[in-house]
Amino acid sequence: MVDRPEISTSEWQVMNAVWENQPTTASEIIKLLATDNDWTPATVRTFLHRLVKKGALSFEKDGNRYLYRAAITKSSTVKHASRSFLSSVFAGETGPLLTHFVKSSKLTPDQIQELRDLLEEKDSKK
Amino acid sequence: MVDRPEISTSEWQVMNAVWENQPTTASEIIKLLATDNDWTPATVRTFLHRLVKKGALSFEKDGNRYLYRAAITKSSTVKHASRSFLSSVFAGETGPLLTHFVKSSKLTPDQIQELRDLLEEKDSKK
DNA sequence: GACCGACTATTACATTTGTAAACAATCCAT
DNA sequence: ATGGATTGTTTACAAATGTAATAGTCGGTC
Repeated sequence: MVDRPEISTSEWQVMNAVWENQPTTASEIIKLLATDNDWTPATVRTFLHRLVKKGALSFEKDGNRYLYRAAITKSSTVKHASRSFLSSVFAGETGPLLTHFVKSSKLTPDQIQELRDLLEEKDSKK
Repeated sequence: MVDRPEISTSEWQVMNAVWENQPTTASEIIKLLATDNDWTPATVRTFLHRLVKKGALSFEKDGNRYLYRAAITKSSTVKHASRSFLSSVFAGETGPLLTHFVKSSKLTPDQIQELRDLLEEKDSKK
């Protein structure tokens, strides 16, 4: 995990499941992801294996199975992926990105308020 | 191009350059992208070729060369890529995505104002 | 009309990704 | 202790991606 590992879209699903349930087992992850995907157990195990090799997950033996844990934080990984996305799809311009997502999203009043507060704060200081 | 073609990150750079300059030629794109990348002309031509094959670009003969044009709109392509990104990295939740990008971005006062207006509008109607 | 140069088309090749089966190690129950 | 179930390891294989060299073609020049 020297260089930041690239996490593929399938792997993101696995990572998200691990982050929310760690420490967790392969069969737990398989169960969690079975609903949304058509992956066989073998496929999910491959992803887990690759993520370990990439240094994104670590594990610890627990009897005959593994307990998996994330080896990289969600926030740093999200940050990295977001930067890549921003740079390729929105040519690095956060403004258009935000406009796009605000326009295309349904937000709860609470979320709207939170964002407005954040923006106000940003506006005032500076 | 029946199914929406997946555009890779390298291809995004090419698409962005075409969208902003179409109709345009291979050598123009090569020149534009030479600054940011270490791609040889051959590499850029490969991307153009693949994008044509994917149905993302179209071309028209102009003497011994091609004039390239985008065959898919930027907005629909941005929309598609954004949906994928949102769904894998933010598990489909726009709120957290917006929070993330607002926090991590430098915005001009104008951009901040635009976003606040957008949010206000969204808040009122509904 | 032959040749050069620009441009496109074809071919190449390693790596990553998606998808999974086969094989091996291990644990539990009988 | 043994066999079946469970879990991890190795191998497989096609498609996509990054990166590029080479071969073929077309148009303009001498």
